[in-house]
Amino acid sequence: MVIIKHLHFPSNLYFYTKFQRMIRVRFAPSPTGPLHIGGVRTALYNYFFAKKQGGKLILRIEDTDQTRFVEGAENYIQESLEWSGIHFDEGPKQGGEFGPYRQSERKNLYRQYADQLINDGYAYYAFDTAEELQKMRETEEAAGHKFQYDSKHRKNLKNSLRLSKDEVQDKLDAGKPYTIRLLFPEDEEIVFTDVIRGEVKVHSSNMDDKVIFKSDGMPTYHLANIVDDHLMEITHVIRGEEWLPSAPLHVLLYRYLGWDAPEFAHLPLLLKPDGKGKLSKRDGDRLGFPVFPMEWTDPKTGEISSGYKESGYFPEAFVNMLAFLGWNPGDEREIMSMDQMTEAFSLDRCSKSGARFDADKAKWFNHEYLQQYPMDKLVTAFKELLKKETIEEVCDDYIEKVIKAIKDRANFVQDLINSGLYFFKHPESYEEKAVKKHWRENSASHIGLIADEFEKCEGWNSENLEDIVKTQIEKHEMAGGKIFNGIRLLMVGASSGPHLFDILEILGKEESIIRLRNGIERLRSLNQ
RNA sequence: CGCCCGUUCGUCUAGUUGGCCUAGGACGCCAGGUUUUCAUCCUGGAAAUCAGGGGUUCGAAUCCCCUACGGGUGACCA
Repeated sequence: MVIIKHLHFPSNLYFYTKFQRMIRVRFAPSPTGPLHIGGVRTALYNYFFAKKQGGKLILRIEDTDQTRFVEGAENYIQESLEWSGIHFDEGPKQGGEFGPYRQSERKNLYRQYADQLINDGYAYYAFDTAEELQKMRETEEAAGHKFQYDSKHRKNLKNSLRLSKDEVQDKLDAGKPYTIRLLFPEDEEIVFTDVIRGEVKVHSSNMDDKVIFKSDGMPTYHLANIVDDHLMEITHVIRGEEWLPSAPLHVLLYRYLGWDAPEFAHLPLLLKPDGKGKLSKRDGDRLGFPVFPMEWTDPKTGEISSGYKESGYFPEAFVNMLAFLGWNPGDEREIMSMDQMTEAFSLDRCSKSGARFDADKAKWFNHEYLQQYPMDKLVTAFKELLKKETIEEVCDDYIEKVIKAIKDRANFVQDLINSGLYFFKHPESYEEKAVKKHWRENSASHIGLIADEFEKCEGWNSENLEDIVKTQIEKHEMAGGKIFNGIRLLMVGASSGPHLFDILEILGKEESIIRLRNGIERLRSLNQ
């Protein structure tokens, strides 16, 4: 590849003719805050696309707007993507031969292309200040007209199209601030093909002369994006639908710069679960689900937004759920690994319409992953959480038994703790409702009788225990339901949990009998 | 308001080249069963006249047009 560059051959062209063009895609977030799950999904699709075709995935940080810089945002983005299992081949951290990968570090690269556009007559200097334009916009709108910096207005504004060469040079020499704007054609249908949507047409008269170079010496997104995509030899631009309206501008930029444009694919947006509009930061905490992959603390306000990671989602489940919002493999599989999804991925299986986020389905995905999760990892995670309950020194075998007994009704590891804490400590109290419903006058004596039988039990396992209890129920003509539920109450402290005799087996003989005896005492005093 | 994109059960969607669609699956919901608990499990059910209206065709969810609705965008933001 290096040799080819010396020969001034664009390497892509070389590969295109010789073999097949090397696929290169990029995810290009702006570090203005935490990465939204919609962004994660875009990164994910880029990842699938690249991996499927043996191509490269590039991370590029688009930080051309210095005023919107947010402390910690870039780091957050990198960590979130890493946690999600989306790995990049090139980027600020991993480097690469097309670097640097932060636009702020490429600053001096862009100006020459803006100059080239001016020299070729495709762009011009504009000396109007932001305030002047704002004022004009307001007065025009007040009069019921729309204001655009376009073919109608540009001849009356302060720019190099109207001003004489000398006037322009004077202003430049005087150091007057200016922007560089792209000169849009007056009457032309701009057409391009979107991989997902097909042919998209926009008439040039509906576009205005976009600023491509700002007065602060930085390019705007539009210029930087095109220059970098070209220099980095990006073959496919897969991004959110919010970019579709400016795609014609990008197409034009490629043409004016004399470059081949990459393929475009505009993904549909993630929508709010309720109401209108796209999913936003506020929706998450309002509706009780995270909008961000990881927890984020706003450096200015200190405001905390919850994350999937901290809410107990497995990254594999998170990514699986996200991938299915706008894509599916075409068969009836739903639980798929990163590799399986990569294998099945294709852009023409992406839907065109926005997907409403569904928190219930997200939980279901995690439930499914919890069932499959490697036991040793589950035990480790469980122990971590157990520490927070100030319970330590429990052997792994015991934890494993507990997890096996209760995981099928849990969505998160945290659920395992919430619904299984009684396996690690005596019930502190007995749920009032359950007591009322299941505890009778004679419960104490009947269950006491059963406890006596338990003492004699040799083979302490679920089946034997069930036999013992059933035998006693028959022998003494006890009310079966009350006995079962009564014992459960004394073991759990509530009327929930797995099969009763499995609970007894796990708890063990000694502990079970203690709970029975203690419980009987406590409930007796309660009844009086 | 202009421009662009979209529209199949409540939600995610299958359906891509018109016929096997009396529209399939999943989540959620409801009912029954099992478990003498339950947030599990099993079985079943309701749920989309394919946004509406016009065409084209022997035949349309699938093609065309119009309307409605939804979304995006309209910065010296990305």
